[in-house]
Amino acid sequence: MSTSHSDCLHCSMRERSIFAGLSNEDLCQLGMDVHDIHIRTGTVIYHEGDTASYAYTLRQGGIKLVKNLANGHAQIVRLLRHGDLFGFEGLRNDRHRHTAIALSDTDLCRLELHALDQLSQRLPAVREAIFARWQQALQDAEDRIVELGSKKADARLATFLVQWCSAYPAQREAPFPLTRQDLGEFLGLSTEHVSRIMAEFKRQGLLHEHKNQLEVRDPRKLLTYACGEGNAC
Amino acid sequence: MSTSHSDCLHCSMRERSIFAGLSNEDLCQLGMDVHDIHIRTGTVIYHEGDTASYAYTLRQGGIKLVKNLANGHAQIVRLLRHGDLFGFEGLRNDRHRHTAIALSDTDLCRLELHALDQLSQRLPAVREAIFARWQQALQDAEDRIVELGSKKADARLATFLVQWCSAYPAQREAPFPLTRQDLGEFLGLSTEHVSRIMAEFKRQGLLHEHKNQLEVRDPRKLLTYACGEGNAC
DNA sequence: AGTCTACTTTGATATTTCTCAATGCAGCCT
DNA sequence: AGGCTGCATTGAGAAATATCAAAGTAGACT
Repeated sequence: MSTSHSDCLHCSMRERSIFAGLSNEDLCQLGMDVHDIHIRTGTVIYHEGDTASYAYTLRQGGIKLVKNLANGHAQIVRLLRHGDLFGFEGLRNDRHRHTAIALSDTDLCRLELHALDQLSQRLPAVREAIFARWQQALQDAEDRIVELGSKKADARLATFLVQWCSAYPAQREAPFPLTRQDLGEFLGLSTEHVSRIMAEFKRQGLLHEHKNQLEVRDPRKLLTYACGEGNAC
Repeated sequence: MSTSHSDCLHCSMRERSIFAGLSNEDLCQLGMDVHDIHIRTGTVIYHEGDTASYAYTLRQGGIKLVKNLANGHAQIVRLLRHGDLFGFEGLRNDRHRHTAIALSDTDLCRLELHALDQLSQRLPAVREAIFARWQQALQDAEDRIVELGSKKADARLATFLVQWCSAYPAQREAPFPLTRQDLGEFLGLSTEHVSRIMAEFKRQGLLHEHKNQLEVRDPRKLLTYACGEGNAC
């Protein structure tokens, strides 16, 4: 893991981050240490239960937020993408609620939590930005409850793949960072079952995989899988 | 459905609501119409997709927030209890994300959304209270993702029953408002399967049911069901 | 090239869960 | 009492999913 002080003024994420809309002046006066962090695939950023001292913005790469159960199972609670804020568990929460693990080589931006807290009190724009992200996170979580609670394995997987690939449109460069096991832990399925369904999708020509590149060939048909016969969802 | 103007100053929910901590003066100047509403079991308060004009505080009774799928299934996204805020879908969201249905005869307090919005800008205490509720909702949603994604039917049901009954400690007066179908739609199971597991729990003496009264007889043993052999969770 | 290692695939079987159909039960109405 | 209605239960069989075990594959390292 390598670390260096960040130059927020020229950050490529600036307008996607929670500091979007701030003036250069405000940005210079953030009053906190902001660090760039580069980590490798598999690195654990923090553990569930750890005291939370930092929040992070995902600049490049992928992160999974995982909860481990007493029964040995692991559940991926959230997958993060470019621009997402994480590690910020709420105003009064001082412990991380998940374990955060890099899915690929990843660049982060690290913010001090207590400074961020003060900042959000001082600058309404920052507060609103954080609030908006929480709102989105809640909405996503509720959508996932619906997926897990009322769809079958193939439908869940189909929905996920279509959403994934529409979020990362046609970028051949980015290899698919999730293992079959990751997919299983995200969708509540066994690794083997995921593998079988993927194979079936490939057999039907809905999906193509080469090296680490995953390509959705027929999003429309995949979606009918996801929602029953011919329904939009 | 009956409606009347509310007397916030003497509201029994005052200190549990998002207006907790406000002075009498502030409370008088809310600057919005606040209505008490009484509704009967099964009443739909709003539909998914409706334009959101009001938020509600649940004062007495029970509410389920439901999403309906194209495939015919319904998923209960959230169960609300005494003191919960709902119908407030976020700062910029103008449509309800769920259908809200009364599980029993219920008293609500209805707030105008745009006024609430302004209020939260003016009064930090209100804003923080709303934020805190969102935070809790997100945490609950994530816990449910874990339940749905990595536990078996009997474990999910056991966890739910223990939590339910610890939230409503030993009040014989309140009948259990959920049908087997509700339980199924909440836990992602078929009605029949819920029924069978409940029967098994009763057979083992973990649970007792008489008329509408549901009693958890052995929370500890029920929890070992929920988490595998002897584990806390 | 050879060997490791981690990930994936496949098959066989066991378990879990759903579906369908029938019946039971209790409250409510007349 | 009789009948109606909505919910709960039970059983039997089918479908979905997990588990266990064995091979297959590809990349990383020497």
